[in-house]
Amino acid sequence: MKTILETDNDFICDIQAPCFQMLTSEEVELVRGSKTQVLFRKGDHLTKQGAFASYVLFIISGIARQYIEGDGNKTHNLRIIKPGEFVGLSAVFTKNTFNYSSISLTDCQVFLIEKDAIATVVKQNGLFGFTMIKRYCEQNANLVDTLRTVLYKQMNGRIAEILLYIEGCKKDNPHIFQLLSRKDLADFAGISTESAVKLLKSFEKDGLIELNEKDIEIVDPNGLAEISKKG
Amino acid sequence: MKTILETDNDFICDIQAPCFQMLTSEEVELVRGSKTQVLFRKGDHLTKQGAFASYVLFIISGIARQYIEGDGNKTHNLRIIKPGEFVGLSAVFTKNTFNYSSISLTDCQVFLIEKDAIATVVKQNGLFGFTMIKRYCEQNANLVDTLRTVLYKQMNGRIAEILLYIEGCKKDNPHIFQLLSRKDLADFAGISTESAVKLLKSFEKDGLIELNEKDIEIVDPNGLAEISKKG
DNA sequence: ATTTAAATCAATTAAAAAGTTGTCCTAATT
DNA sequence: AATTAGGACAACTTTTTAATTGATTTAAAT
Repeated sequence: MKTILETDNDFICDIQAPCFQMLTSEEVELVRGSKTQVLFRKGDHLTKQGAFASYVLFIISGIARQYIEGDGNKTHNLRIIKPGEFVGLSAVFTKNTFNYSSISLTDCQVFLIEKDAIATVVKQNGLFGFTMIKRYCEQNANLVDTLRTVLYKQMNGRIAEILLYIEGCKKDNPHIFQLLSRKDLADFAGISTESAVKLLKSFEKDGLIELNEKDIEIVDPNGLAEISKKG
Repeated sequence: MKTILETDNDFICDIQAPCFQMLTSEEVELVRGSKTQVLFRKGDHLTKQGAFASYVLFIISGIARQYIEGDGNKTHNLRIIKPGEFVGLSAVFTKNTFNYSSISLTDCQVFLIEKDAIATVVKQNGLFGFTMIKRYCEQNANLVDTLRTVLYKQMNGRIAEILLYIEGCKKDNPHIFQLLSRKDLADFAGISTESAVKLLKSFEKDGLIELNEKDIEIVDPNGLAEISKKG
C-alpha cells in the first residue's frame, strides 16, 4: 500500500507534463483541485462510448486504443493513445457524452480533470487554449485521414498504412505490436481478421515485413508507404 | 442498425421499472432528459474505482459484478448487480468519485442518470426518496455482512456463504455460476483461488454441492447454511 | 458477363488463460 | 512445542480464445 501511494504522490504533487507548464500557479491549482488520478489496468476501459462525460482524461503513462463501437460487436479502431495525450476533449465544449470507447493496452496512470476546469483555463489562458486547439486540429486531420482510407483505399493500402502508423508508436512502446491482436490490426484497417492474416503473410513473402510470433518488423518502410499511397 | 435502434427506443420511450412508477410526469420528464442509455458488452466496465462520478447507473437488463480494487491486482467482490438495481448511489450525495469498480458478466442495457436529476427528484418526492433510502440501507447491511465475514469467518464458512448468495442470484440469471471463474468465487470469499478449488471439491465429496464443469448445483442448502453460520 | 476485391464460413492449429493438484511455508492458536 | 488454517509456489491438465488456412459467396467494377 505504502509504496504505491508514494509513487502516486509523485504524480499528484506535480503536473509536470509540458502542456501544463504554461499555466499560471493559480491555474495549476484550479486543475489540481479538479482532478483525480486513476490507475487503469491493462484491458480496462478508459472511456465508454455513450456514457456521460464530465471530465477529460490525460494519459500520464501507458498506452491505450481508441475505437468506435458499431452494431453487433463491430468496432473500428481510431488511434493509439499515448502519454501526454488527452481523451475526451470533444466532450468539453460540445457533446455531453463520450463519442468513442477506449481501452488500455498496458497499465495506464491517468489524470481525470473535470471539464469545467479545462474550459475555465482555456478562456483565461490563450497559450493553453492554443495548444488545445492544436490538439483538436490534429485529431480532426487524423479523422479525415481515417475517413479517406475507409472511403477510398483497398485492403493492401489500408494495412500498409496502419502498419506504418503503429510502427510510429514504437517510441512510446517498443513492444506495441505484441499488444495488438490480428483482430485489432484488422479493426484499424477496417478489414476482416482473416484478410488481415492473409495480407500480412503476403507482405512477408514480398519482403516488406517480417513476422515473429505477434511482433512485426517493418523491413521496407518505403515499399509500404508506396502501397499505402497507391491505395 | 434498425432493429437495434428500435429495441433501444422501447427502453428510451418508457421508464417502466417499478422504482420510477412513483414519479410524477414532470419528474419522469426530468429524469428522461437527464439520462442516456448505453449497452455495456460482456466484460465492459460499468464503473471504475476512483473515476469521477457525475451520474448513477440503473441496470435495465443483464448482470454485473461489483468489486473493490486493492494493490497489485488484488480484488474483492462485493455483490452481483441485478436488473432494477442502481450502481453508484454513494456518489450522489457525498463522494464525487466511484468507490468501487464494476464489470458486466453479460451484455447489460443501462441507464445513466445525471446525479443532479436524482437528487432533485429525491428532494421533491418523498416516496421515491424512501425507496432510495431503502436501497442505501440494504447496501449498508450487505457491506456490514461482508465485513463480518472477512473479519470473523474462515474458509469453509466463507465459501458456503457465497455459494448460497450466488445461488440466490439464479432467478436473475439461471446460468450465473457459469459466468463466474474460480477466481471470481475466491474473490467473493476473500480466499485464494487454489483454496476455493480445493474447498469446492471437498464440499462435493461431502454431498453439499455438485460440480458440472463450471456450473454448481446446491444439493444441501441447509448443510451449507449451517457451515456458513458456524463460520 | 466477367473479373476482381474482400467478406463469410468452416475446419484446424496454436497459444493463452483457467483450473487442478500436491507440496511446502508461515502465522496464529492451542 | 505442536497443531491448524490457509496462503504461495510449481507442475500439469483442461478449456477457451486467437490465429491460420482453404473454400465459398457476394457485390462491385470493368
